[in-house]
Amino acid sequence: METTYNPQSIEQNWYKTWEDRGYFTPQARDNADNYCIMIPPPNVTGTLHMGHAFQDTIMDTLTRYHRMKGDNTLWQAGTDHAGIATQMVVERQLAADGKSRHDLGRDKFIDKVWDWKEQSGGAITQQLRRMGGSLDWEHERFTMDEGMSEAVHKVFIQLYDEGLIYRGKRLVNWDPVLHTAVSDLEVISEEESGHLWHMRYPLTDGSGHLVVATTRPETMLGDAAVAVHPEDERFKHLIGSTITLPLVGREIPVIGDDYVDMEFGSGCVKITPAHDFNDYEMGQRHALPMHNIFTVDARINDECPEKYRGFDRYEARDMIIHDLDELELLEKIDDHKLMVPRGDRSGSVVEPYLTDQWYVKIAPLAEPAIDAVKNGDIKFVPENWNKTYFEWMNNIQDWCISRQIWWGHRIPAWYDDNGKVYVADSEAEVRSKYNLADDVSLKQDEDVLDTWFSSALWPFSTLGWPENTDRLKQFYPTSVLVTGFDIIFFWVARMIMFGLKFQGEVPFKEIYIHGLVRDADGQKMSKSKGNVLDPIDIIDGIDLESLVSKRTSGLMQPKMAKKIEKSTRKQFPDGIPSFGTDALRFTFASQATTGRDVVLSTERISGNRNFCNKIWNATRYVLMNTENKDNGIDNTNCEYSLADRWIRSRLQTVEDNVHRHFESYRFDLAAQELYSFVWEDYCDWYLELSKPVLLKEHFSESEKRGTRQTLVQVLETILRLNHPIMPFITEELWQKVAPLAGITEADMTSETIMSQPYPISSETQIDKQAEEELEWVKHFIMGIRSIRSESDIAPGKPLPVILQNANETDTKRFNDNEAFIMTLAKLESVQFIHEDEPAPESSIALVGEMKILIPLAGLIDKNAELARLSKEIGKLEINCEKSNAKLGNPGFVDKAPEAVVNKERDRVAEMESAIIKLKEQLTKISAL
RNA sequence: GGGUGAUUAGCUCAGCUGGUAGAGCGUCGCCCUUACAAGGCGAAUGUCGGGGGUUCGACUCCCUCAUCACCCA
Repeated sequence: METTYNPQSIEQNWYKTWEDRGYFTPQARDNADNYCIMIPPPNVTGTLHMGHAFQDTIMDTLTRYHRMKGDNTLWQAGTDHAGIATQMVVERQLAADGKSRHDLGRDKFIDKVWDWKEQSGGAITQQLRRMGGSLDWEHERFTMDEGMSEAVHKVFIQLYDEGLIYRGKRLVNWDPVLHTAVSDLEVISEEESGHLWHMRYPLTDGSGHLVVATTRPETMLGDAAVAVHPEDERFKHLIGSTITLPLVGREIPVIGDDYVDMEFGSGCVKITPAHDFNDYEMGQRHALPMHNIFTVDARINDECPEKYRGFDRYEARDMIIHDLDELELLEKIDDHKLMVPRGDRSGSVVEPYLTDQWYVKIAPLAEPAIDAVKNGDIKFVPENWNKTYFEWMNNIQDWCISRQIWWGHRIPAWYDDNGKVYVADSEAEVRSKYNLADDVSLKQDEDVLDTWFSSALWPFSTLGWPENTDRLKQFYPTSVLVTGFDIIFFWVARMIMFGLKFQGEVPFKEIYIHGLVRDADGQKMSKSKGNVLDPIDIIDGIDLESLVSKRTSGLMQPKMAKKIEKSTRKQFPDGIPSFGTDALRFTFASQATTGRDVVLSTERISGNRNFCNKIWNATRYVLMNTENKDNGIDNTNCEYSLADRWIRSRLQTVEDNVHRHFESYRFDLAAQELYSFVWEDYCDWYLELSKPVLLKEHFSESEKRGTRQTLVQVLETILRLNHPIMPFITEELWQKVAPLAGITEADMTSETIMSQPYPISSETQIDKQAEEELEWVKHFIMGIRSIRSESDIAPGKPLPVILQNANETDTKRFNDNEAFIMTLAKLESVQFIHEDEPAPESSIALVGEMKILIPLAGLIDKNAELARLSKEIGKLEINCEKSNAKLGNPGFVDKAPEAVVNKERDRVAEMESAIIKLKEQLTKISAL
């Protein structure tokens, strides 16, 4: 074996082996539980980001854990067609050749998208493999593949037939760049600086004017009314009169509506029902006409005064402001912060726009979905997220599912020449379903469905629905959904609604919500901020120049490049070294707390890479001592030392704890448990304790055998325990260790650690006495190490030691464990003396009542020792005082549980005894 | 404006149903001791955001204030 761990040389080979041998396919054991996780389908043409990597680590850890536990385990693989995002990419490619999708036409364009999918679609699944994800690739699905399309049609048609899908003319969020409606959730509103324009609207009767304030003056072309608060003393007498709209000449009413905020602006609001959601509502209430003023590009349309036609909304704004000013109708302009809605894909300002769209009537679907969480059929982990869920579900709006793009599931609806709509699977189906003659001309709806519509079916469509497949029967409902809180609304809620509707059962029993990955400064990672990290670059490493060019290429705002370059050079002056997948995964696991943020730093990953190296080298040590030796794997003729019994006993506790933590999704606690057990208990203590047994001649062959067996068996168990989090290194090492630990059957399960049983604790291995005794040994050793270090005695120098006031137990424990203590504390000699026997001037450590004395003679500075003692006494006295004060409080003694009071008393007794001994020592030494 | 969450060691975070505060990284000593310098041994560090309350006892429960973050309008 190499002396240092090198992830590069092991990871990819193992993955290939696993996949080639079909280990990711669910086992078909009878009597076993089924366990299934659906991967949240990533964008097929996208690449893996840190959020994916984090989420995939969690899913793979759960998957591997359950697979090892013996469940029939499926992690369903698949990708999403990401309608708008993918179409945009391909359109951008076309634009580079000076073409638009319309130049190609729908069919040719879609072919192009499929080409692009073929070309780039493998990237993300390859990256998932690099992460070690044990997904069932043999059954990989894509939201646009045939079966999935069938599922989408079936759902659409059924919902339509039941009246739960309808077509309506409504105000939608319109993306004027993409020429499509987008859902509320795809619109990001952020505060931006703008202005508040105060405009004078003259009353038709010439009696004066009203001042209206607006952030979007160009919409005045579509005004249908001016509203005031009905209680507003300033204006209420004007309700019912009319205004002549400047520049347009239209006469519009002044209406009263208590929606108007009297305090805001001038107290008068212009109402544009066709271009504002609130105004739309008000328009409905007052039966106002809708004046649409825009084209699909958000240019002024032909309904408006000729002067402005064809101009962009912002050009028109300037013109209108200018013209109003000329007419002295502009009262004032204030600076104003306002929320600007932008499409999350195009970044353009979204317009409320009146169009025909398809909607899902959501209320009847939402109700059972709310109940499912209320009654516990679905549990959020952490539980608090159900509040967010309820909050949204109780205020849910109908879902606009049509998109005016080409890439996606085309809506299975046809229109006749009169615009009457028919919904069925195909044109032929339409004709037979609706008894239409062959000569009725039909035209299919041009729109496609929101990508989330097909994603909402993911938990059952991937399993073969609408066919009633064995897989569907076996794995639906799935076990857990692992996802980020940012898509509870987009996806989670919709899966629940559609799952309940079409399967009659919840799609998953638990929803584990994880945090969002942030950079080392706690900033959200984004391409535009230039702080993204590619998980693969952390695994393989990347030099600074490549990282800089990666971060600064293809930016939406090229001017950011300089800033990004600077901060990147500062943060990663030497680039990023290769840490390997296992270290990255372990880091993610240890960061998977109940919090909302996961702050990632390379220091932390580096620490966990070191942890891998630790396991690697511990294995080297074990192999050096057990290869080609009789390790007692047949369990005969083994004698176990205290250390053997201790580490085995500790192992049982660790096994229980890790199970508990995995079951409760506390990957951080599981990782910590494993980390400290491996590093502290096994490596720092147990391996050191094994050395005297293996190296010293006076230990019998059966004692050596017992230790060799323990070394290798505990290590083998450690590897299995860690495998769900760190699949590669554990497999690599397990292959070497397992045969020595007695795992030799030539059956399938011995070929890979993946299908070995996950360790379970055994009552018979728990040995509380051994744990207690080893604690004593550790205290003994640590006492001496501490003196050594604080007195600047070289670690290698053997020390003579005197033990005073040892009781029977102390004496026996020392005698039984002499070899451990002599070796680990590096002692030269040990001498027992009675309490009243004279001892040379010494430095002192206490183990219970027993004093460990190290003679000062030439080794230890008297003053240093005095300082050390005073410090120690001072600490004890403070604590002792606190405890005494507690015991002096009658309320405490009377009311606290007896065990707590006794514990406090014991503590005081112990501290007082220690203080007395240390003070004696202090006077003794200072007298010298 | 409504909702959710956070505030604990220099940094990033744990701390379960209330009983003397923990980890990783970093810092400071001493050591290349025969698995590992990506290491060993030892050490330091916190009026647990402020204020109030409940309790014998509060990081933990309740109220309130402050600051920050996110979501929704």
